[in-house]
Amino acid sequence: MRHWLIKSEPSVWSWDDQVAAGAAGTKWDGVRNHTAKLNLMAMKTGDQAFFYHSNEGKAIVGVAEVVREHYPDPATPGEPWVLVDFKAVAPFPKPVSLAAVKAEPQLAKMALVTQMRLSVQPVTDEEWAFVCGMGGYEG
DNA sequence: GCCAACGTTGGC
DNA sequence: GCCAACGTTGGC
Repeated sequence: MRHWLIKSEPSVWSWDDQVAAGAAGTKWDGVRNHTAKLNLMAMKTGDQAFFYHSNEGKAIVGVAEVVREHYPDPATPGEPWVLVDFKAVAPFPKPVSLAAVKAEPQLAKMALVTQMRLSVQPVTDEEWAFVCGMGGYEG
């Protein structure tokens, strides 16, 4: 299984919204960046992703899981954009703030730090385990 | 094909 | 609200 990080502004789509979408999950839309799109296309059903609140919160607040692999975005016919469906798995007992991530030398190479603006990012196994530990989350 | 202008993201 | 980072657009 590979791991990822997906960003959303909570005023647009929050963790609570994702939880409310239930076990069937719902589409992750709005990606209009080719690097982020390639990451969406590499996701497999069952892959898990950190759910990060950008702008307000600025913290990893929970774990989501891919329930449907990439498919064309019906909002952009003829264009290459894709959607992936996610469901909420569990919240972090202790959200991990961006400041806390930046304060950890072990996480200095996380895309969250090095590619701040990328909205869909890969996360290494080591980073995943470390951040789960910080969040008090036991997968 | 280069690069300046412009728009967007997102931390501060 | 400001501005740095960075992706995209368009003139040449």
